[in-house]
Amino acid sequence: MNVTPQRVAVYRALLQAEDHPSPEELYRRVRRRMPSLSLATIYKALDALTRLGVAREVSVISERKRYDANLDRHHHLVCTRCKKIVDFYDDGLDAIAPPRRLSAFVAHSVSVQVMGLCGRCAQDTPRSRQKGRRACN
Amino acid sequence: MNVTPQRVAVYRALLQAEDHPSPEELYRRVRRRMPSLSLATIYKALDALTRLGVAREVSVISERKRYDANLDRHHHLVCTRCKKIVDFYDDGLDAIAPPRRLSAFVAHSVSVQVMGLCGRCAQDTPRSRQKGRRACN
DNA sequence: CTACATGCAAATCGTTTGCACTCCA
DNA sequence: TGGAGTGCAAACGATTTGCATGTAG
Repeated sequence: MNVTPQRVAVYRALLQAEDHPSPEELYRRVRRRMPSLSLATIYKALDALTRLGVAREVSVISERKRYDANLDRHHHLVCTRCKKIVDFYDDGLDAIAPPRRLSAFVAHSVSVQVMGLCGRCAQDTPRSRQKGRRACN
Repeated sequence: MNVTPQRVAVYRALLQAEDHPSPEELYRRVRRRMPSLSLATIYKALDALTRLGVAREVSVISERKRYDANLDRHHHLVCTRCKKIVDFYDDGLDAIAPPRRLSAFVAHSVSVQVMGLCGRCAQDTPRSRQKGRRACN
C-alpha cells in the first residue's frame, strides 16, 4: 500500500469533515485543491483507506433497499458477508432512551444493529476476508 | 390510497417473509402468483405501503455511501429528512453487549442509530411530511 | 368521466471496472 | 522494467420517471 498525494488529500478531507461525507461530497471538497483528481480515484482511495483501517463506512445495512412489515420494536443482526438480516428482540435494548442532551434533535426511534457474521459465514471463512457478497440462504 | 391486487400481493409477501427482502427479491416471489406484475409496480407498492405505515424500510442511513475517519466508539443521530449524520457519544450505549443467545452469530460491533429530525428540519416542517432530501448544512 | 394504478421502456444516479498512461522503486 | 496508482470513459445495477393504457368508482 502506497502513500500518494491523492490519498493524503482524501484522508485529510475526511479527517477535517464533521459530516460523514459521501464520495461525491469529498470529491467536491478535495477537487478545490487538486482539480485533476477524478471521482474514480476518490472511490479507490476510500477503499484503500478502509482496508488500511483508518476510515470506515458509516454502517450501512446493505447496498439495496430492504423492507420489513414487522412494525414491532426490534433490532437487527446483520451479516456483513452475506447480508442476511435477522431480527432480534431485546427488552434491554428497547429500553434505550435517546439521550436528552441532543440539543435540537428530535428523536423518533432508536435502532440497534449488531454487525457480524452469521453462523454459516463465520464457519465458512475462519480467517479469510473475502470481498463481495455470498449466497447464504 | 387504493387497495389493488398488486398491493395486496406485495403486502402479503412482505408479511410472510422473514428475511427483509429487497424489492427484487419480492418481485421474484410475487411474480410466481402474478406473472404480469412489473418491478416498477413493486417499487411503487412498497412506497405506498410505507406511506400507509404498514411497512418500512429497514433502517438505511442514507442512499449514498458515507465515510468516517473517526474510529472511536460512537453512535449516530440521523436526520431522516436532510440525511445529516451527527456523532454522539454515550457510555451507556457503548456498554451494550450483544446478547449472547444469538445462536451461531458472531458479533463484531454494535451500532446505534437514533433516527429523527435535526433541529432545523424539525422546525422547518412542524407537521408536513415532505418527500425527498433537503439541503441543510 | 375522472382519478388513480399498472406495465413498459427509457432515464437517472451512484458505484465499479477496464484500460492506457505515468511514476517511482 | 514492473507493479501500483491515476484519470477517463464505458459498463453496471438499483431505483425512478414518463407515458400510454386500463380500470374502478
